[in-house]
Amino acid sequence: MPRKRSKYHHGDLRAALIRAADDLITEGGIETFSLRAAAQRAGVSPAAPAHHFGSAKGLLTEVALLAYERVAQYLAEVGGSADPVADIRALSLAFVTFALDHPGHFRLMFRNDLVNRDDPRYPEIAIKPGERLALALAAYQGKSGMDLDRFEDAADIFCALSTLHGLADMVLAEKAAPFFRKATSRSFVKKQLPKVLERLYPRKKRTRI
Amino acid sequence: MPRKRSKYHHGDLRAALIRAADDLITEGGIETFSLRAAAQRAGVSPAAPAHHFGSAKGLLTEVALLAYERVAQYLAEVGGSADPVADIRALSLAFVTFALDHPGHFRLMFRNDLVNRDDPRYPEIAIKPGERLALALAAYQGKSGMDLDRFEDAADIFCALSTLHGLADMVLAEKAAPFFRKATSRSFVKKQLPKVLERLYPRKKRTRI
DNA sequence: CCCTCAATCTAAACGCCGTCAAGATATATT
DNA sequence: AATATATCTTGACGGCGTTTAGATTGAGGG
Repeated sequence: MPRKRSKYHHGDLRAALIRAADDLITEGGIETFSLRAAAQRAGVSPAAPAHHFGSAKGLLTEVALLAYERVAQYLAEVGGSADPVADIRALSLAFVTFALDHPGHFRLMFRNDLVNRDDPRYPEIAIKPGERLALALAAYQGKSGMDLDRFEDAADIFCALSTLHGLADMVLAEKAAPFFRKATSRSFVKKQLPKVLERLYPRKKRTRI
Repeated sequence: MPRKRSKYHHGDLRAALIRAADDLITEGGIETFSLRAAAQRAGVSPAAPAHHFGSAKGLLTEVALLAYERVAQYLAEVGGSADPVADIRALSLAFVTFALDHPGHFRLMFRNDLVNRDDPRYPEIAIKPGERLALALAAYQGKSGMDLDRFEDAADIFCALSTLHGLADMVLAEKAAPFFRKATSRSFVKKQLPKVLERLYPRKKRTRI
């Protein structure tokens, strides 16, 4: 459809605004985004988004939901091999890599002041990365699956996910520097993080302490 | 000193503004804070803070530095026993408890857009919680200390710190609910988290996978 | 085919925000 | 006492999200 077939009807403004917001966040993080900037990029007035999304939070919720799907894509591109150890490491690395590739989106996903957590689509989309990791963790632990009703399983998954989130968030916040000599966050993820993950998920059984 | 000895001289505006900002963040998180609100609470005009802190970032940097010291206080109140296992668990619990008690400050500490990371006081203050945890982790691992020049030590500390940060951030973001049946974040930290930490830092040696 | 009507977007305004420039005032210095 | 400096106010600017009223467009029913 045409980009603008008339002054008062964009054509597909809803999708255009989501794309504009997504691009803004990609380019400069959440602090670059503003509802007016997204509207301007879509070629409409500042008040136009309100009709489609209600508020800035509504638009950012769409962007966040897309971001969760993007995480799932990152995780879908690795793992699935016959080697559970390699799988869990690769998944972990992919998770942090997503954060490094899309820092604005990664941070947005944890900004409950900017994202509507009551959106009915949220629970099933947001849980998918956790489910993917749970399967890999079960295989790593030599189990056939995880049961969230078992406290031990839930605790292990939650801890593993928290560690990955923490690693990513620490790297993005430039909090890794005191512990590793590194130039950039990217070099850390490429060079040091794989070795860290080897230590976190060792191949050989070893006593824990 | 008097709260206001004259119209144009507050007396100790700098401290009053820091306190006002700290209180605002305590009451309603970072989204409640504004430079104008802090100024109003201190009883001065919106432009007054500029002279003492340059910008909102300058004021928030002071609040963030205070928050790091508060984390250190939380960590100082536990541990130090003859039981390394109990210590590392208690420290971990204290860390997450701080996040739950001061969610606004916890989040502020990771907002590099709001805090001046180039402040000369930052490195030595921000590293202290990590150092405290490093000692406890060394004891837990049966070592006398940690050497950040050893990659294995740096990796272990960074992972442990990332896990704690991740746990806290996940809890604050209400991301623990899918994994645990719980009413509030507070009840999770009180009831389930100690058991999670027992699993994370077991007393008996066991094979890791 | 036209006419009505609902959907869509604009224009203008409101009250916030952080920040800057200029001016007023109080304290410190000489 | 006179001057200088530090401190705070006033007023303004541009940007923000959002609201209200109005203009325009596309669609469906006679």
